[in-house]
Amino acid sequence: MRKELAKTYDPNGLEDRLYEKWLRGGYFRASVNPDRKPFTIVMPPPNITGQLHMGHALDNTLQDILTRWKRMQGFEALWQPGTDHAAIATEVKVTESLREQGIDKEKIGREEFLRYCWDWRKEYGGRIINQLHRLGSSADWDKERFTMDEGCSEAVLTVFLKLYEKGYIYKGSRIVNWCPKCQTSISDAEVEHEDQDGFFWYIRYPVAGEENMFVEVATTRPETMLGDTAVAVNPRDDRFTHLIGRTLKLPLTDREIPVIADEYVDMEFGTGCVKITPAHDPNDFEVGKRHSLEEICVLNDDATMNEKGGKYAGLDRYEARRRIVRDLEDLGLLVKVVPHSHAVGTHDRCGTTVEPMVKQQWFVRMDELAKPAIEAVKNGELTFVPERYTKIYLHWLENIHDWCISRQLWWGHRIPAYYCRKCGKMIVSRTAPDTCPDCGGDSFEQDPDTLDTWFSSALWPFSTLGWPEETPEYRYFYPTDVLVTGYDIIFFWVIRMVFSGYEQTGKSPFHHVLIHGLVRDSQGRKMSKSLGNGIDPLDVIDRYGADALRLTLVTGNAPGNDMRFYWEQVEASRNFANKIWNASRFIMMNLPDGEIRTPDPAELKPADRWILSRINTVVREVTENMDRYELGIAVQKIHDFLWDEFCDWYIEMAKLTFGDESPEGMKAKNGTLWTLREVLGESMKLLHPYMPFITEEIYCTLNPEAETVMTEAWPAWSEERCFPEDESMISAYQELVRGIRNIRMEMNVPAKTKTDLVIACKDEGAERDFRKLLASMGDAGRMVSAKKIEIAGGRTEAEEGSVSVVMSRATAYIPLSELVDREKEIARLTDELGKMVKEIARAEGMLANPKFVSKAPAAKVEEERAKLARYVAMRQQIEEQLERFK
RNA sequence: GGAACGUUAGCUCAGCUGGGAGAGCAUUCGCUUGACGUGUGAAAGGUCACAGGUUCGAGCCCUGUACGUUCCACCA
Repeated sequence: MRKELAKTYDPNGLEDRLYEKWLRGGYFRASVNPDRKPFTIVMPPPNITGQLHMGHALDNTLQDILTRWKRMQGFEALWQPGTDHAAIATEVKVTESLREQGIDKEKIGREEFLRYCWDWRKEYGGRIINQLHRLGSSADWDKERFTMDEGCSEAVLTVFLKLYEKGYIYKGSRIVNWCPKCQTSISDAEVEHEDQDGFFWYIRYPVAGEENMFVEVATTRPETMLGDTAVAVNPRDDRFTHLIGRTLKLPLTDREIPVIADEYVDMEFGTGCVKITPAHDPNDFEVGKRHSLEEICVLNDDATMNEKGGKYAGLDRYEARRRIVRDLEDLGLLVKVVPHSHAVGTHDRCGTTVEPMVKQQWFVRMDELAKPAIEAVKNGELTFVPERYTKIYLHWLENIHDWCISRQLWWGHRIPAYYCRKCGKMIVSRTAPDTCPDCGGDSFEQDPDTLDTWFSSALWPFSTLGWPEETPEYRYFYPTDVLVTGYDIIFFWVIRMVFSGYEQTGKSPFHHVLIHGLVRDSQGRKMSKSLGNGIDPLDVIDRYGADALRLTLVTGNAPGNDMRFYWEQVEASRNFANKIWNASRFIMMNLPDGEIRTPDPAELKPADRWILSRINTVVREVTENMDRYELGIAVQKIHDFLWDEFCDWYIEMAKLTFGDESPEGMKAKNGTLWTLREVLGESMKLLHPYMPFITEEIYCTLNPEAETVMTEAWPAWSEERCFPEDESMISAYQELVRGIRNIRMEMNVPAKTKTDLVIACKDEGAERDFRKLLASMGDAGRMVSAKKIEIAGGRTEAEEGSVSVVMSRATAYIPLSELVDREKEIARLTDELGKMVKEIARAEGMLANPKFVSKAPAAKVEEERAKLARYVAMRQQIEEQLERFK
């Protein structure tokens, strides 16, 4: 029994049911299969704290499209999913939730706190995965991983030990970015620079042993002066050479500091004298190293002044600043205050102004590791789509600093370093050592720090496949094919995966990186919690369906570009879904219960062959564009084909034959029904990666024997489905229909008024084609509101009292004398003639240009010649029409 | 201070290796034509930011300018 589609398209009733079906059917699963080529994408692991937002929706839609497409192309397609432990985000969330319960993190201690974190993960970690289900994501959920699961942790440990042994990981006292709110160090990538309005304070430092002799420095951060250990001038600056080597009295303290010479000082800027605070400024830190200056840290971890701050101890950094400025003023040492805008580093998670501080931290030495990652894009092993992102990638890598990987957090992979409680010796090892090789002590304490979240995500493409074990999955699916992600995490993630991949596996972890932009609100603003302008993808799905959301996210968007979100566009997408739903319903209504005989192409009607020929081209275009990751163009092609050509033309043409019950008509009808079903089925396959739910429902209803469209073969272009003659015949028909509709509109002919129509053909070929065409059309007059269509060769008496439509191969007459307004007709025809004359002039001009004829490609020249001939013919016909009215 | 991207119809954006400017939405005028008014037929709307250059030919390539967006950057 034939199945039927529901009367109305209701995505909600559909999508959950079909997703369940897919899960049950196990279609998302991929496994090692020597008979197929693998295709692999690793999902950027969403944070366990995360809620699905538009960025995820876009990112995962793109991955799902590629995965579904490759699966249909016969690849063993693995989309490897998982979640990220999101060190800071989770720690902050759990801490907050504990605080709400009146529990203090510090009091319960590390072990207990971690138990809460794991509980939290158990409770909420799956939430975002369930939300991804609603999008239709065809990831292999059985393989879901977590950055802190056993295997991934093993990978982290292995990598850490390897890098340490190679000397690429070291512990050192260096200046790092410190977040006073989160109380942890962060990497350079996590610092956002924003311009802030501040001041330049000009301060005098008295020269020791002199009355009224000062050095004037300018600073944006007066409070750090308590940690000054020198003032630097440029050695070539004549103004100050006499001061080099002298000693200054550091105001507000009892310390004395030297004047040193260093090239770093810009003579043109400020006063030409720079206060040097090695413990609180990255540049000063370098200067301090060069001159062996003391590093005096004057801040506590929460950015209050410490005991080195003297009377300012305990004050917040900004309060200390105010007091210090006031005190300097009282001492007469403040020269002036000038407004000054400068870049301030803030923590990208909490927005707190970052404090550069000298700390004992763990670092990854980057110079050697960066090399293969740079080489990879230069030799083409790794490519970015769009290509412009290679530049950004390279620029960052070529200027990379060592990566601070230690975090003063509890939630994360703990650093495998142990300290002897007796002598303090540090031992880096997989497990706690038994005895200290130096002192024989047997008690050790593990380093309290954990690793940057990105340390584990850097290993994601191979750790999820079982590495460091040489698992069959790792051997088969690695390296992965394409990584899909937003440009905002190239530095955090993509780069670190690439150098980790080369270092650990000797290969780039993926061949291509497909970069997408941000989904912004309708005014082009970033969607953010604070602005409250975010749109919840789940809300969109509830209202319009996942298919509509997915289509919206890929339509009209080029790789790497930002896009704006409009509800109107979702509506348009839903309308498209509704359109194909109804078209399918109509087709199925007309399909017979029994078999449809597969017709020979020769017995098909021109319209049937035309649409087969057209979809054949669309198949090629869609595939080509998908090969280039131009998903927006690809889906546009399918959309336009289905709506304009298939629904608005082909189905309408098909209807013309449905009424014909003659034996011949029945035979033609079989061919048309077969074609309708064939083309609809192929279209659903093409559209499936983009709109998986509706295409599944339609396809399976259309082909009751099919289990799912997911595993059907991707359509292939075929030489046998090229019918250029039918294409040109149908475009002549379209020219006729459009022409008649236009003129009826222009002449205000009511739709109900049926007229006769005479087509006067220009030559025998045209006459033959039109006869053949109309003979195949059944009720051919329907689309042009004609009672009767007559085909004439050459001139016809129908001209009398007619309005005419001049086409390239014929002129059509509507013999309705009451329509004819002589003046109006002359005006209209004159207008047409003018257009034609212009076109002819253009073509003639080009062809008269010897350089064009000699230099342009022959095909192009030929094309212009053909056009010219056509225009000349049309001009002649129009002139003939005009004659009639003279 | 560098760099990238953008500037195309009223709005939002496509436009592949250069060969007669497109879509969606909005607008105007028609249509209960056997699936769809979430539809259908038609119309109007663009010196492709500006100025040069290359070319037989430029929205597309090159140079510069203006405006906008974003990224990077240790001028205290």
